[in-house]
Amino acid sequence: MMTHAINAIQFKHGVCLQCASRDSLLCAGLGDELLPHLCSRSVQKHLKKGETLFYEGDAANSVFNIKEGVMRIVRLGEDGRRQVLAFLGHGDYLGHTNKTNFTYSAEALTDVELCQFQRSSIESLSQKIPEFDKQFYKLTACLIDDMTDLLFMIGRKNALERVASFLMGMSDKLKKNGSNRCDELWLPMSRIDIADYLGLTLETVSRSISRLKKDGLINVTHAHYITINDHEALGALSRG
Amino acid sequence: MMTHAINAIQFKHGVCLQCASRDSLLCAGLGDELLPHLCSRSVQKHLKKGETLFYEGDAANSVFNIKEGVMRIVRLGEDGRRQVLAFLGHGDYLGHTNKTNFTYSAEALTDVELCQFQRSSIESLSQKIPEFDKQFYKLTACLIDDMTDLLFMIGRKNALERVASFLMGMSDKLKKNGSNRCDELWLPMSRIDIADYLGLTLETVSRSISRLKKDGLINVTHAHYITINDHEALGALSRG
DNA sequence: TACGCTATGTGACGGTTTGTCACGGATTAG
DNA sequence: CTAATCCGTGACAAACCGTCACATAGCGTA
Repeated sequence: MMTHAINAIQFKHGVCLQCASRDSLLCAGLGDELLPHLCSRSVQKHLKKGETLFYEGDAANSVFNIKEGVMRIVRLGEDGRRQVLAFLGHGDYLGHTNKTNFTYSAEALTDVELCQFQRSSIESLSQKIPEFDKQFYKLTACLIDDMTDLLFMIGRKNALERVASFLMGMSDKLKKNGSNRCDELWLPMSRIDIADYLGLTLETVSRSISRLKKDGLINVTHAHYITINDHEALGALSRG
Repeated sequence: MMTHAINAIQFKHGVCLQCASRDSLLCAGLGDELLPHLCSRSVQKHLKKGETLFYEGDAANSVFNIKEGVMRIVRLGEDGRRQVLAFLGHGDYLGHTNKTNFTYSAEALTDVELCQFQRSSIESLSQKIPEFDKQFYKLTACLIDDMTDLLFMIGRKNALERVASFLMGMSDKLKKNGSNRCDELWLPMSRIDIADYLGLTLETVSRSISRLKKDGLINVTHAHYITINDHEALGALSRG
């Protein structure tokens, strides 16, 4: 019985040691010897493309680390208005809220791998893992920084600038994750998703992309594959 | 020398014990016996109305607890576009970022009292104060919740709904702070500030307020003092 | 491979909602 | 008391985006 339990933890520990996200998320900065503390509190989850992790209104008892894949975070208005709050992927943290129920849903745009933690265990993990604090500070701070950018974008930029900002944001994310091909973008989300993220309609998004293509700032090899030709100019446009 | 230092801490501890924000912010949930750990790491700050706590671009080495007064958090675009990211007051937490420099400025709309902490000490405070985790989780979560609401508002609501949401938000804040007169609002910010918060112009804000008054949802006793007559209806309008 | 469905690009058009400009009155600060 | 700032409101327009429509491309499935 006892050995069984220990083996289980060791197995999970092995999973964590070899995890593609070993150096990001909550586990980053933890020495290998501390990793079991986190592992033993996590549940590995797998979502198929299109599946929903949780719905708006569900009890908010868990938080998640996204290891692989892309998720769409959505809030719906009573009359059907829809706002995509974020696209989250490798290295992102999801579910942090003070409310008892989620005010948004989380859906998989691709197959997704994630770690699930009980909220209660996260709230007190630093006591067992001293190094945890810093990483937790960083993750929440990144979230807040991203939302700050998005607020400024939606509040004060026009359609073309918003689309440019969106593309730059996708590029920045690649760079952050260490890619050296940060101008070759894969957009797993639909035009409607992009529109609802930027506070526009899909037609306006489509036209803005066409406009950027016509002006030579980007190439559209495929609706979901875009390359940035002029990183500088796109950045300048995105800043207004 | 030694006694001097101890007295200083004891004095500060006294300040913290009697603080109006003793039951909110980072100190909430801490027993009186743990309070000195926080106190010894904090610097009390006082700002006069109109003063700036920090500017966009300043080194982000501190975070702040706002004990009293109201602050305006602002991001400026290169061409002068302005987005107010938040109005913060009693019980709010300010300065949480992963960047090395602030991407917004913080200005006092009224006289303000706050506690300043070194970011580095916050990042590792749980190791000394176990109860700190939960409170920190809560503060960052509230921030994220508020920004989520604001995103939905700016992305998907029209002018009248935004102004209604803004007023409801001010009312909710009063309620959260335990006021039983949560329909009597004091708005220390100017119409331009409100406009830049909601992604509108001041004229549109002014007209929306007049419209709400005409429709009997609110009373405007003074430009900066508004009472909500029909809490239900205003809430419904704010939700779309 | 063929079929059907969904997603995307694009045109034309409209119009609603805001922004812009202007000015008088109110409020505040010094 | 005075100047400066803030606020409310009217008239106007017009930009910018949304709506509607349809053709095409892409994708999944059988």
